Amino acid sequence: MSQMSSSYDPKSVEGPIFESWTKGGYFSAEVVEGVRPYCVVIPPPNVTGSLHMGHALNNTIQDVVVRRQRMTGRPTRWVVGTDHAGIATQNKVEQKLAAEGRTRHQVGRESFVEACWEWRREHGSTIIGQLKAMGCSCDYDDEWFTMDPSYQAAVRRVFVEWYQAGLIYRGKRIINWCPRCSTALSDIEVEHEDVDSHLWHLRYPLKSPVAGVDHVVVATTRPETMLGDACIAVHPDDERYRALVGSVVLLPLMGREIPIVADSYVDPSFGTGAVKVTPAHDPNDFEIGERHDCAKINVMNADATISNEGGAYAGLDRYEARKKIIADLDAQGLLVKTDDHVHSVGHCYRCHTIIEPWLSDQWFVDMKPLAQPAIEAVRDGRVAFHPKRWENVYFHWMENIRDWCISRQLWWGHRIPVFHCDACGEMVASIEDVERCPKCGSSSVRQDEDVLDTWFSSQLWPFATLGWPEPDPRVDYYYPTSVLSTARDILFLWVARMVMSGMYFNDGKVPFDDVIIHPTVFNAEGRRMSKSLGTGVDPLDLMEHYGADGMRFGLMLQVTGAQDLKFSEEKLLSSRNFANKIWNASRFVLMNLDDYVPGEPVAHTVADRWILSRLADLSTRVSEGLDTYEFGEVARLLYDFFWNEYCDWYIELAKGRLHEGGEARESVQRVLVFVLDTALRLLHPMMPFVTEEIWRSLPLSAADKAPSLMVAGWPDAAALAQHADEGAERSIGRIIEIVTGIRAVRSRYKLPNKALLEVVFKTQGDSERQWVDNEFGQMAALAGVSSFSAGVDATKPAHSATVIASGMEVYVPLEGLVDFEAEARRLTSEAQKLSGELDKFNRKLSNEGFLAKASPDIIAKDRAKAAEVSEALGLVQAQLAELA
RNA sequence: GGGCGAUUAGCUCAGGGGGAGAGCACUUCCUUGACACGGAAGGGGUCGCAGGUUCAAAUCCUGCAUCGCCCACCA
Repeated sequence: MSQMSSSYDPKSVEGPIFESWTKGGYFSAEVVEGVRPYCVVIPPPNVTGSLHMGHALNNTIQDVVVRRQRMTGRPTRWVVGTDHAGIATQNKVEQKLAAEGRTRHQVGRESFVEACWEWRREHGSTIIGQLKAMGCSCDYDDEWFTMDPSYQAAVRRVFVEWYQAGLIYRGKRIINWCPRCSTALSDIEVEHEDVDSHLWHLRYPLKSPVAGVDHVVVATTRPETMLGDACIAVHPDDERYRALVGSVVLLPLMGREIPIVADSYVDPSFGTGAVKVTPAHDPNDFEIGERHDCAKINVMNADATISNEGGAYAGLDRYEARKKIIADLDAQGLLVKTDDHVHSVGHCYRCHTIIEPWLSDQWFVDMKPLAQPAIEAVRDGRVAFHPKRWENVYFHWMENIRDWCISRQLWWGHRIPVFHCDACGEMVASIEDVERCPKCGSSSVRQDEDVLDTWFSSQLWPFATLGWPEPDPRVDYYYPTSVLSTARDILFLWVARMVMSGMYFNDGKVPFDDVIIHPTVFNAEGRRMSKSLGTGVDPLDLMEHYGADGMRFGLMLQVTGAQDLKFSEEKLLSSRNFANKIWNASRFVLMNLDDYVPGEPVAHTVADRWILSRLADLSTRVSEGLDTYEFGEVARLLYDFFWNEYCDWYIELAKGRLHEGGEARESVQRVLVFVLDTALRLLHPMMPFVTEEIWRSLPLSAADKAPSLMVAGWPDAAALAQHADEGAERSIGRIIEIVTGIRAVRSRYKLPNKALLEVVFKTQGDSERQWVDNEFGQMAALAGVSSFSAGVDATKPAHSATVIASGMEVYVPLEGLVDFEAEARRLTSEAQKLSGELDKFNRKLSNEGFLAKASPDIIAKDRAKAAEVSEALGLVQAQLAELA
């Protein structure tokens, strides 16, 4: 705290503090033999990305757990880096070229890839800088990129091993094709959306009538695919069509003869019960086509225009072709009807273009054998999801897993390490580039043109970033990593695949013990935050307004077990104010330490015992809350303790003892410093900057000191537990009740703040009188009380208001200012409230079922409460009688 | 078609079988030597609806409604 300004200024603090962390080398960890490390790998943001709210939330969560673990003294490492993001990056670079009026095909593959690297060099570290601004304590000296040479080696190793194990194969299949990105996509990269469309009923004439029937009507949502129809399918048991099976239909517009086949896939209740089958353009039709040995006629080009197989429609865009085909069929009287129909249409997750199911040669991973051990790992708890319910989502997907299409027709990415021999047709997967065919020796060998799905490389992140497959001691030391925190939308794309590949390549060891699925951040209207829709909030702006700590703490306050988070900026405002509160409370403590000598805190007063007891409780609950990833709960605990207990009560009462000097001053200084020190440690993971800045100014004994709060010790809850003190908590609770009651009188009767009060306690026994004498005196100033007396036989002074707290009457003389009617009204409403409560208790306590079945301690508690309420009611009624 | 989540104060949300909570907003008072990004005192809720279990339900169970997600090869 170099300057003692009365408000915390994040901008002047964050830069220098971060720099000092970097200089101190606290972000890196050393291998310490025999000590289990803590390791987290960051979900690598896309190189094309800049920080959005999801990142802000996710990386705050990771930094909180990482900083906490680092403070416990474990070697702690947070691996950072970026993802090459195949499609996203390629799109960016293509856009750049387009602005210059060029296409990637014009510049060629080699130059295009070079342009991608160039793009990464220019923009790739933007997001890393933003993580630093947030205060994230990643190991920035060891930054990874999924296209690093060593990472490429890992990818090739994985591909080749899986290929050789028969888990990777090539096949001609219906895949999801994005005509704009011009690449295949995996099933989970397709986003389905309901679209208002039509179900067109088309009449297909029979070549020759059968049993008086001369046509069959089919229903379709994609009429343009009819150009590639290979047969008509009906259900074998469908009486309507039984006679037609085996006969031939003349495909309209194309004039092709196609058969009617029977296949049990067909649902007789849908549409007309007759399905046009287009094996090259629909996965189900593909299967039917296989069963009936039909031709697979591909009527579409890669850009979704109609191919040369499409006769007169060749060259038309798919939707123009649709219109024209409908019109032409209508003109020929073959359009029977057009029904409105809502159906689900797949869109590209990168560019939102409608995808086309398309027949092409692609590479696949056989997932079932990989999924089985990964299911078991979650089943038996080796990998635990938080919240637990996500396990079911994981199981459902894993148990129904389908093969993964991993080839992409892009240029930016890991090129598939398979070499084709043009001479003999041999195909070989190899870690090293292949110059000559190992089979025939020919040199006419070329590498496969396709690159791998970006997620193929991302799935290796937890071990490729530790140096695998090279023999690297870090793999043995840091793998498995400790926790993975991520958004739910990449549970399948990334998390599940990391478990599968991680186990496969690390002797069955899972890649992480815990998975945190954090809530998705939505805006105030409950809409997804999106830059393009302008519905987002920029974390950089938020840090500008609230400081990095304010943003972080404000986010932590909002993290609960829910699956959505409607972002509330007010929480950030509270958090900024909280940082300021911490700053000023600390400033107050430091201002009163000029004569301070560090030393152990010793509780001298009940207040000391109380705050230490509360601190012990806080410490336990914060550690437990972080262990179970209950960030919202932890943030609230810290906020309540620091503001409502330490500031509002302990510091306020400390003021008197500080002024008193001598031993009183020394003892309260010790406790003030000790509690502040511990609280700052507990707060540090969530608010690293402000806590570090203050902590460095604290005069601590050599044993407690460290070069940085980042590497200072995490409070030991077990050691602090010795301060637990129920008696002190009860006692201070009572005092708070009394002080608050007296303040309420002051407020109600508009007594000037400066008016010092002389109050009288009517106690119920000598021990209570003694308690008032001993304890209340220390806190009298908080109520503006200058003097007080207490006694069993105390009498109420004339013109005084009465406070009833904890079964005691406290009389506050008002010098004739009492508005008796107001006081009577107040007492009347108080009496009503109390008698209502009393009724409830009495009903409960006279219920035989309750007395027979409720646990004894509940009954005892309720009896005590009832007695208390009854007593208070009696006192209030006595007051009322007096006023009447 | 399956599954999941949400429904509590004006707003954002905690809580979770035994006297309804926080932050913000609101009302009144207070620039007192830590802090007006502050202090003090207040007002405000039949905890979505209907059943059920229980001595006791905002809390557990069942159904329903509304909103939102996810999965699924209904042409």
